[in-house]
Amino acid sequence: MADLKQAEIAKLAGVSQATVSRVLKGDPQVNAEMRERVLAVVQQLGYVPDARAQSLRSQRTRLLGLVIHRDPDALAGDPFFSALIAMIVAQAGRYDYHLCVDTARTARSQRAIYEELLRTRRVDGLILVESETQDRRIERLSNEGFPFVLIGRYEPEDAVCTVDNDNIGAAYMATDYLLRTGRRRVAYLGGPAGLTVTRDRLQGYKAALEAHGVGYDPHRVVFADFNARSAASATTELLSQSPPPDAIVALDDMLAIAAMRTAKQQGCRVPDDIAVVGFNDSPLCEYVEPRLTSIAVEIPTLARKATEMLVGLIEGREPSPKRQIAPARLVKRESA
Amino acid sequence: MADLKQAEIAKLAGVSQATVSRVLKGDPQVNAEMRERVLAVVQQLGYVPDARAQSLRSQRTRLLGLVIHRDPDALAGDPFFSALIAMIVAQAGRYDYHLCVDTARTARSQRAIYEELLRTRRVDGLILVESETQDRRIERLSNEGFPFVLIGRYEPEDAVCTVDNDNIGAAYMATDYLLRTGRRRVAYLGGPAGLTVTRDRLQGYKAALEAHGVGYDPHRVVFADFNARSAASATTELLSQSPPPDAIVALDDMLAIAAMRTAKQQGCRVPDDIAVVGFNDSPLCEYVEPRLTSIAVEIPTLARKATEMLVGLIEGREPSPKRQIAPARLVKRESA
DNA sequence: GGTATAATAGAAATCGTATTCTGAGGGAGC
DNA sequence: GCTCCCTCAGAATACGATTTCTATTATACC
Repeated sequence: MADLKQAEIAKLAGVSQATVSRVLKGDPQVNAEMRERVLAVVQQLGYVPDARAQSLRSQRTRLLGLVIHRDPDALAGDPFFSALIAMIVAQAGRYDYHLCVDTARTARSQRAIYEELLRTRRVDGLILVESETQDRRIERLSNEGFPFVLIGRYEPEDAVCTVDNDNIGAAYMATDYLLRTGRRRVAYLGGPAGLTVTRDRLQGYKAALEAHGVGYDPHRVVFADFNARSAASATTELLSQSPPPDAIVALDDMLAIAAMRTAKQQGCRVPDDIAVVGFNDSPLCEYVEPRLTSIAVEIPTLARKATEMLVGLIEGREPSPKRQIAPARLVKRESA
Repeated sequence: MADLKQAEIAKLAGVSQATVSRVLKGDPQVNAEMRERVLAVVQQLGYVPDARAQSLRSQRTRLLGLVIHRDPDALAGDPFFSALIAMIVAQAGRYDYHLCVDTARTARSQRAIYEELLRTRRVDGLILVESETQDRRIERLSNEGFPFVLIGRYEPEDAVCTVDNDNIGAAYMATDYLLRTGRRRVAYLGGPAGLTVTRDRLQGYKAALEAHGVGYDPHRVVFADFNARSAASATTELLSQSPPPDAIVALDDMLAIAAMRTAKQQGCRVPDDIAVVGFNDSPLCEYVEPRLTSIAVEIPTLARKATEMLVGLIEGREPSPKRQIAPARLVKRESA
């Protein structure tokens, strides 16, 4: 019942162990009658091959590593990551891979967690999220030829395989939509100023203003940390201007919700007095009042492309465009 | 530079391969001088043992499996899971284990994903989340003696190892708080009726009603799926009663937020006309208007206990209490 | 001095599967 | 009738580490 090996199946079926292996691998070189005989025994005993032995022999673990470069505490509670993880798991499954998740907690990140996973051959390839723009370890991985894909942007652009949201395009889309619908004083509520995503979206925001011939006013741009208090004070700062903005493009849904909340507390009606657009199209958007208009960043697409690319790399295919972009899409609801 | 094995280290250090292995395992039976010599070579070449070979030989992968029994789509965007995953990863790391995450997506759950992970020996043990109360597969795992821990409750209670939130106590706490603060018509907004967590919290809710001498009214109990529409219609059902409830205990923060939104749309003020309490104390609570009062469930504790227990099982220690409970705590904000 | 006992390191077996190598048997072709 | 080729399955090896077994040397004790 437990602990079967091919050798035992072989004995019971009256064939050699090699034949059992061949049958299970679907080797066409094996006679139909033998195949039947082996499969019958396999079926009956519920034999399943040992993944550890397969890994050693084939030099493949069929395991992908997902390394999230953020403290567990900061990661906790962020709906973006559960979506990303869920989608990558689902995608990896399509190629018969499993997913090993790790976070670069400080203690071990010093010891190069990448190495721990890859050099030990524990995983076949890595997906890295939220790494910093210039990361020594990434160069290293790249030099050693390990298969890995970055989620997020990296420079120079063709140095490594990356999959990214179209952040510039997405912010352009949000801003453009607000301007088209008659808003004139559109503000930008960013995340921490150092993040690539904050800067990319700011760029899209500016581009849309310019395309509409609206002057860029640096006072309409503020930055906040990822917590409610910081978001509220940044929003207050925006609202205290005169004239106050009549629309806000926020870096993510959490910030957008915080902004709506602050605006309403200060007597502004959403969307009548001020329109708000978020990012991520998280489930949350449907739950708040008014329902939040948001830019959907297609996490499934992100996950699919990253997984596809990584599996390709592992199996020796050089991806044609090393940089893939997941499109964004405006989901109109009630807040704008 | 790449692809080293012990044999090569051995040759360079002028010792046998067995000695290299012994040095790396910290075997005290090896002479200090040899140790030095081997370690020097290892250090210099940056040798790291192959985890696949170790797995096969030692019959241990040092990998824990986390199986979440929910569709990827439903899981996506739920902040509870990113927190849980992050914490388990962190805990597993303390014991030198890695974490393999899987979801029981329908297609494969039929094919018994548990088996795919355990019978193939891909992981050393499993943590199962949100399994249903009576799960055939769990009995099976139990009978075959596989190491696994359930997050959530299971009956009979001493049949399998479980770690659970104190769901009964938590719901009691929420309901008791509402009754103490003068609410009389407290309703319960559950998740899917089949889930253990839905039923446990219902039990705590009833117990609190009874303790306060308030009659249990089945009309005040409704169930919803984990999406905004279902939550809204369940809430509407509650509000349409006469007299309508003056408080709602919701199964999680998302449902609570949906309930608040629906109530406000129908002209009820929160918390004046109706109080709302959620579960999970997700970051979200701070962002909504009014800020959501919620029961915090100590995810880190849950993760720590589950991991501890599972690693114990794997290493052959029978856990003394098979059922562990993580305490809950009421976080008062503005909604109740 | 001879035997018993450690201490230590090398040789060899092992984990379970995949694959190469080898050989047996059976047509096909001349 | 012989060779050649082809099909197919068993034997043997490899994957890279761990561990048992074995052999060597040194020490101790009588």
